[in-house]
Amino acid sequence: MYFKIEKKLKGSLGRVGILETPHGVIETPAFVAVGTKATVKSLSPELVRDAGTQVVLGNTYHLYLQPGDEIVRNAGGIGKFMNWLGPTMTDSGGFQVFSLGAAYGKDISKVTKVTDPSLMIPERFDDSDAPRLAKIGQDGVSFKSHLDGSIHYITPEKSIEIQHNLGADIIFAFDECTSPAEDLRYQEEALERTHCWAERSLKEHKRLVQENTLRHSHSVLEGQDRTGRSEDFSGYSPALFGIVQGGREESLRKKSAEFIKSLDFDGFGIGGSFAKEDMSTAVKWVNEILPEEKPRHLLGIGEPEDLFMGIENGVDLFDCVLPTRLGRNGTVYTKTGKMIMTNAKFRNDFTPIEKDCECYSCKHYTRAYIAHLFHGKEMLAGTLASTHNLYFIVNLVKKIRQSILDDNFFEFKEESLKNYLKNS
RNA sequence: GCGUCGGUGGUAGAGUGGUCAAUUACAACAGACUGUAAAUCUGUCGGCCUUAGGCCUACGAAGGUUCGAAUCCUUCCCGACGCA
Repeated sequence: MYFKIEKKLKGSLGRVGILETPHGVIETPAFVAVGTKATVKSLSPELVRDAGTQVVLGNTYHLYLQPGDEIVRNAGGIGKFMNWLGPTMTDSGGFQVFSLGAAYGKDISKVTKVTDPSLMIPERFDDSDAPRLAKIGQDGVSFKSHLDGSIHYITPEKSIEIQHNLGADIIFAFDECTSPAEDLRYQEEALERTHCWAERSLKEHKRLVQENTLRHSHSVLEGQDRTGRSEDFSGYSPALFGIVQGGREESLRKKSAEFIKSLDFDGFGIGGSFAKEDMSTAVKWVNEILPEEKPRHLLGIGEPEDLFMGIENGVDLFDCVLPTRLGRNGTVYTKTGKMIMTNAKFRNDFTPIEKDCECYSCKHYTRAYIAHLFHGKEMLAGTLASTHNLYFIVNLVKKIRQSILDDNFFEFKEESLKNYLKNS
């Protein structure tokens, strides 16, 4: 992997860059489509590509459980398996420590609504019996499969091994995404663990890369790969991103950025569950510390206003489930805010979702038709809405990128957000 | 014509003397969703008053029994089935 900054955004941490991977170039900042189970839900790779997507992110935990990372490896890696020819990434399963752990069955999400974090009562004192599918142990995390109840113990080494089998171009260190409801003492403890896991992830990664390199030189000497696998993994050497955590606490965020920076990662992820208004400060604290020449990925974030914020604060990559989840659930993005397609007013509206939108859905279908599909619970509904949403977000990031190149980022930001947020 | 069973809110369908403005499902309407346990979830869903609560109109129609009726009785109307 090779990363180059092409232009910086004056007066901020923002930049435009090029990220080269074995499967192609990513022009950054870029929005990464989430394809957890080696599929961007409801979309064919052609639709994903035509939406302008440059890179797809799969998930270690999900693919390990089903179909199993060995199968993905035998298929020739996640990209080949799912017929996505471009760059790929995999998340480490660290987010599932949160979503299946502290957040399981609770009203806590990636971005919390609570304005005053002091109102968030640390729950760990009275909910020790609360059901969780993920429990943190000494060495790693035990997951109870939501598919069949079986128990799986994921360590940093295991996560990296799985990710090497999945074969993406960029992989992530195993981390613990903490709940914002945890107290400071726990945040410190969790951060220590994430840092320790970062070192172990890196160590295992280097070991596997070395192993692959050795195998590669052997197979070159012998003329061919004799493993019988459909794809030759020898020489496979993905980029590994370390993940910065630290919650909303400035000292912890900075400490984490300093520590992760000190390790030999190829790039960085910024993780955590935030209160919305804490996000920009946290990102800024971190990116002021992280080395400029390496790419940064803001994990799981992707509302339009977040994208402007992140890019201005030096984020190069974003991924988020919202375009596809909102789409499947009937909400679409527009320049003037979100629209719920099942609303009665669209039943007889024969205009496209957005009249000047160039996406496949807007070029061929009306609001009335898409509303009809949703009311009729037809599969195409989610596909058409997701197609539009992915196009909308991917292209928003592309336009932001262009605005930096054109020296009008701040004008573009102000104009866009004024229109987007005016109805909310 | 006789007999049997049945007619409940937009629909289907519970309830069979008070705890019933009426379980539930669907539909309808509105909302939520940020490294995907998610094609999911939540709320409203007779009318009126500002929520707690209160008032009114309601279980085919009209009478009646009862302190009290969607629930019991009578007649009528409608439907299904059986026998003529």
